[in-house]
Amino acid sequence: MTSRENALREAFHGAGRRLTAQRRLIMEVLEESEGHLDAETLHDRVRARNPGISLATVYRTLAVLEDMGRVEKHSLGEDHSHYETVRDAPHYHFSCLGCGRVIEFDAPEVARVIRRLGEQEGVQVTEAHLTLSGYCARCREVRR
Amino acid sequence: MTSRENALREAFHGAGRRLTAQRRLIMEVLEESEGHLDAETLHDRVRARNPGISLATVYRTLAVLEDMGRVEKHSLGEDHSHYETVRDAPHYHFSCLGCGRVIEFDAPEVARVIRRLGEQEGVQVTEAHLTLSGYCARCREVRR
DNA sequence: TTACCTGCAAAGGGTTTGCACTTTG
DNA sequence: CAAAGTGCAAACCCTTTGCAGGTAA
Repeated sequence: MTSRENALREAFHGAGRRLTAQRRLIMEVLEESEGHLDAETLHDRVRARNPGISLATVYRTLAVLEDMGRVEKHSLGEDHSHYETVRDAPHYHFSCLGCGRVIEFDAPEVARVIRRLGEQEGVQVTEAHLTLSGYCARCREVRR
Repeated sequence: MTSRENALREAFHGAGRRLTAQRRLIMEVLEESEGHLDAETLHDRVRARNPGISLATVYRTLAVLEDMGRVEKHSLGEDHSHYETVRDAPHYHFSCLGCGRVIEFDAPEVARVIRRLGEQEGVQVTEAHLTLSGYCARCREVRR
């Protein structure tokens, strides 16, 4: 048993949950992938290695992981959600309306906005999404 | 016929569409409301004045208005969308996870982020959503 | 052993659509 | 009058859930 797996087990156990083969695999695929998977794509990739896993389990696991703070759910303007593992630096998304490509970027300015909102309105911000959309360089070219 | 209504008619006509009683009313209610209506709430308010209007027409009209650039659709983290008329200043949203209250705010910093992304990645941004969530002053109190 | 977890299939909830009828321009 | 719009109900799609059978701890 790798220490990596042990840490994962601890994380689940600490949250009063169990580490199952399905959950381990889902977490693995999520971490390998470059973020922004939707549930169906994730399900497909997971099934490629373990055909038995159901879409329901994928959704349930995503909910658990979100609850544990290990996964974030994003609404990128489509009719379904995208998921990605939580990393250190907060980051945001641009999605191309032409080809669907997603570009990640950081924006330290957002922290300032959050601070100001807290001061002015007394709110406590727990989540921040900055989602831009438009056309990537390639698609701008095509549209011309 | 007011000049206001005339302008609305022009707007529809210019887009190759017709101004109907339903569309006029839906637009009216949207403009009177303080933004962020979901389709069902909008439908309710519209039906209060014209009971015959269907939810399908509300959705179809919202799509048309969005297409005309007069309405924006927002994903505020819930399982359904919210709509509001487009106003001059761009603005963003904080929504309270406790009570659902939505606070609007401006954030000039976003323009800078967009400019930078354009320079660095060559993208053209056509839409920007900054959506914060957390707890408003009142709900923070309760949770303590 | 016993909670917890899974797969399956069915149900949910928001949104869209086919169709016959009505209305706008 | 032709094209566009509407109401209704059914269809859709993503997501959630009830249940009976597994499985981690």
